[in-house]
Amino acid sequence: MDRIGSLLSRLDEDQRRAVTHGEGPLLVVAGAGSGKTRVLTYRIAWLLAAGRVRSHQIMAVTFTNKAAHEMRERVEALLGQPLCGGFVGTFHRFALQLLRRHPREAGLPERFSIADEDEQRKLLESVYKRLSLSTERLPVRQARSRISAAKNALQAPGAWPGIPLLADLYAAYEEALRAAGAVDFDDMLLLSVRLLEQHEDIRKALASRFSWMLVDEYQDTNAAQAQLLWLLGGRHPNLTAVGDEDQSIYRWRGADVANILDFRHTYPDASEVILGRNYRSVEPILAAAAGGIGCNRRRRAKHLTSHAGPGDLVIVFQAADEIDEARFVAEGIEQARRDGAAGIAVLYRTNAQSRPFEAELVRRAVPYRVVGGARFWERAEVKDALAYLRLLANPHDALAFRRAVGVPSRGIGAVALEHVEEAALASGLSLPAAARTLPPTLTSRARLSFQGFFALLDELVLIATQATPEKVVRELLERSGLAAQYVSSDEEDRVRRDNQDQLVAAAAEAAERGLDLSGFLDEVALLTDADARVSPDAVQLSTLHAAKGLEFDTVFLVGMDDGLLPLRREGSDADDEEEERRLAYVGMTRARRRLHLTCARQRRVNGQLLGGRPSPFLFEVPPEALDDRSSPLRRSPDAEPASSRRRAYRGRSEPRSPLPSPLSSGREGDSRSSQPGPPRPGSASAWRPGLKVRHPTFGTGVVLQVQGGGAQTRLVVYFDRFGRKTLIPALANLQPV
DNA sequence: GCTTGCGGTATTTTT
DNA sequence: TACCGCAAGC
Repeated sequence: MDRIGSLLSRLDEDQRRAVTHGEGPLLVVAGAGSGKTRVLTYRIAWLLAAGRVRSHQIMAVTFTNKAAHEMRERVEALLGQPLCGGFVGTFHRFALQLLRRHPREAGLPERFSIADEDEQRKLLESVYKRLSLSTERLPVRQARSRISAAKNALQAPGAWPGIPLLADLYAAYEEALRAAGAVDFDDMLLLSVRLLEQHEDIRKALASRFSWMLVDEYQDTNAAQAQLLWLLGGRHPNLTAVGDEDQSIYRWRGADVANILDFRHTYPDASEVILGRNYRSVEPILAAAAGGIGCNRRRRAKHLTSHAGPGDLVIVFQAADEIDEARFVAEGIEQARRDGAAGIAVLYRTNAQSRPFEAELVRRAVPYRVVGGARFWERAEVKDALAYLRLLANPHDALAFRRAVGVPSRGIGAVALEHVEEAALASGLSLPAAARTLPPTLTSRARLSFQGFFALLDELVLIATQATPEKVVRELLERSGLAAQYVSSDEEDRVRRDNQDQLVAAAAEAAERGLDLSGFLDEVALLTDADARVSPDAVQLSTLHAAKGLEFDTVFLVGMDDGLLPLRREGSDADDEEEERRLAYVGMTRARRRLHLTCARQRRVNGQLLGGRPSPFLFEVPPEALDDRSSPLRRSPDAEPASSRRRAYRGRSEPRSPLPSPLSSGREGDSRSSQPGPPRPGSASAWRPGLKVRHPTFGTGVVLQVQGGGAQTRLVVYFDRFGRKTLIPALANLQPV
């Protein structure tokens, strides 16, 4: 009882209410910095300590492996003992375990592999070819994400409303995927749902086993995940869902805010606790964040009160360009380091934005870490080796076979593989099995190559049965010739060798934890870069997405340019804009003590010059929370006077509706209408991709690209009726619409 | 049949 | 700016 008492004494009133909730569904709406993780971990600890629940009954689900590890650690620390039985992990891990346990019932082979995104694309490409479809109507990438979205929404190929092309693609892709002996990422959830729907015995067994479910980041659940929970818990589940619709940033991956907004509709007897005290950010930061997110409409009207005390204003800075921005940020970082800030982060919308900051930090010898930059598990040399491993674990893995057989190059090319493919189709064998039969259509050279390859594989299989995983990987690298590919002393090869060594180490480490080969591979497939450990004194460079759930003393939210932070591409709609605003909100609320918001007057994005207008989100921040540091000294020569820029921030926000309520919907209109008048010919910054324009001859169109700057600016415009044209706005009479 | 070089195109976010 | 696909040489 002492333990319980001391647990509860560390909580505020609302937190305590959530933690000590009894049976039945509970929704905890946890605003940023309100102690969400604390509630979740304390609740688990409380349920166990109070003797209400046994640990093997608990299923705690998070979105990242890292969050899962943390949760487990924290609960164990609270309890003072390890958490046994039960499940703590991601949705995908849960689903994969389920499928591994019941492959036949899920309609899968005993051993199946997991296709990554690359492989999905390759598979789709082959499907395109087989159906003799052109990628012009639908690029492969798009098709992939449409299919992914369908799966996350639990739609079967046949159920596709009225788009035969996609439905065919989807169906053929499924066929190819299964023929390759693989499932993709989305299948884990989809097939698990189907499995539970079709096998009542399995569903019942699971449901009674995991009778206490806790879900973190509930706002990011998609239809498949929600359905999974529903199947396990039924109408009156002991389900604790914790989330915040304001931090829902995975719509593009199928996440549906409706899951959290309509929670009480799904579970009518659900209790609801709103955690409204923010313990993280000082007042101006919270005010800035609240001002922005208040403009969203799809949310509960709620507000966070600051319990972190007063603090410095939010610093705003408009740089001349991205180099200048990086310089400003680096100076700020050095200052923060001198001040002893615990945790500094630079957050941006897209990965590509990290470069200038890296360059500047390298120059100043400031240690930093890029999250999600060069992803270890996506490196070619790592994937090559993994392909071999996959073949050892699953000899019928067609995708791994395709990859492995070609590296290092053995004289087996597209043609030879095509012959094998035909043989496989004719015989019903898997691709690797068909290759083993050495189809007569192969040239004798190819035949020899295949023989050599399979001899190698057999050797390795033999080793795998007797040696440690570490040894297997090492032998594999040596005997296959993968290691020999990178022997030179240049940096590139050195890095690749290094990565291969790291893979050996990873295998050894997995073995220590008792994982076998296929367990290791599963883990690798589920692993992401976000799971890497954080070194505390290094500055963290990260996308906004990857920063969710973290906090830092000092945060630089950079690239707040119109079109970049509300990232706008063709087809972006109002819901997308709201999601972008949530991203900005997530970024701002990562900061404990100091927040900096920066934008640039011009910016090179992919070698192209972009934009020039500050993000509309900057104008949504209450001016009294801001401290504009844009210095006249830093301005490029053609910049407007500082005073007018200052007015741009302060003045622009004045005509805002005084209503603080989310109902003041004039907002979007506001940000649009606050655009400056027609772009002047020659002012590069006024033109940006996505801008709708009218030309006296070509009619209306949309700007695709902005090239060059000043009077040399050229625009690539796509006209509705005339297609793609390159124009010089200084000469062409082009008007924004 | 494989490697090399060129030109065109494209990038949001990730379990 | 970086990658990929495609075409021509070996």
